[in-house]
Amino acid sequence: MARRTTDKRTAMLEGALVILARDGYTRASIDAIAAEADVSTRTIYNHFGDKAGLFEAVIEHSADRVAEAQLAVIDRHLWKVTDIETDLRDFGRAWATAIPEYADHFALVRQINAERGHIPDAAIERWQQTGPRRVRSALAARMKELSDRGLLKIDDPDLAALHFALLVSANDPSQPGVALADHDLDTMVDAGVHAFLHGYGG
Amino acid sequence: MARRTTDKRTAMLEGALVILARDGYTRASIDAIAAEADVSTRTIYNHFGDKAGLFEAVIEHSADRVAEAQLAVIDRHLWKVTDIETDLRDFGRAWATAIPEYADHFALVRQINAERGHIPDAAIERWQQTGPRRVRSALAARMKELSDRGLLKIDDPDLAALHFALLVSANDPSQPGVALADHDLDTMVDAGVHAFLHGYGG
DNA sequence: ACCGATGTACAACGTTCGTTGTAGAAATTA
DNA sequence: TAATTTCTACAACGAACGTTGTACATCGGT
Repeated sequence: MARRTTDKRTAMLEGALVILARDGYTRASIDAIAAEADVSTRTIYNHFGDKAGLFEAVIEHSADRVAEAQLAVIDRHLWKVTDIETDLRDFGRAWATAIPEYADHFALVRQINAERGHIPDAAIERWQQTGPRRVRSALAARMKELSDRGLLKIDDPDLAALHFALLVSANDPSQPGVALADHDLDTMVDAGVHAFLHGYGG
Repeated sequence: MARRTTDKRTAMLEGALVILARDGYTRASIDAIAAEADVSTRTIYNHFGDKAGLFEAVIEHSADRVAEAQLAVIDRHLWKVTDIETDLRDFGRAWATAIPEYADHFALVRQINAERGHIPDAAIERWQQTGPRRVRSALAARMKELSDRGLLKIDDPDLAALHFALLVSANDPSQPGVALADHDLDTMVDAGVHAFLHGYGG
């Protein structure tokens, strides 16, 4: 594949991500996406066939991108854990910081969750596999390690991974996708980690 | 207001909820909504002005409906708590059971979260106030009571309420809006309540 | 039984949008 | 430089949709 071809392709995928994340599948027009990507509409059709094909390609591309970043955060912070509380806090902060960093992606995820009934099952499955499921499995594996070493007490590692992710990014759901100030983010993560480790038992 | 008027109005609100929850704002056509509600399209415009007005009315109507149900669950289960673990489990099951019961509503919420940038702030604010915020406040107040009585140990009741709600309905996010079998739901709630009370500390 | 309000059927309008065909420009490769 | 692939500009289409006006039917209250 020539240099120009791949350049145009990523330009389309990234431009489409911006527009699709903001406007959703139905509202986003091919013209708007072409303008954002600085590309002719014809080129989009030549590359992706139709609008649905473009949507699916964008989903997979963005999911892969973000999954790699999250896997890197997992590897960097949970590779060598000594003090469970501080290390989990650091990991939680890195984890929660990455979310607003990929605001477009998570806006796209909200679009996917709204559009689910109108997206082919195969595409959903492909997305889950390259994105969320892969990340959650990796996190669960680390959780299991920590449990085996006696630093945590976990029955179901996959569920524990889900619980952790929920707790450390449990910001006010009235404003999803809005970045918190550093201080608020730290407070949220600290509270999440504390609840994860110690719960609210009296 | 005459009987016929209110009948037609609720028919429109409920029919619109079904279509909007399934198709989203842009994809849902007035014709489809009118057909679902067994009403002429003209009547919709006479009642709600335009499509946006209908959408906002549906949001508020559905949010109010579900909030009342959730408040009832809170009152019924957290009025008299003796054994914190069993009572929280019962409450969690009732809470999690109510969610698939109002599947349409929560599908609509997913649509709202996707459409947020295209909905007037005033409408979002109205929705948050009559729905989620009201429920979360009530739950937080109960949590604070339990904490004051020594049955829980809570610093931030509002955050604790959010954590509880997240944990007891933390089913596999790969299939949002899909009802779990009773057994799986119980397992999920039990694990959530356990994490809420005791955490995963080693 | 009558009257006013409310609902319906229908046609029409302007707009937006996905998609395709085509002819020519631009860049890549040989 | 020549050949081939890739991209662009542009026009055109058919379909779907929100919205409005209007004339007629229908129902609730008196």
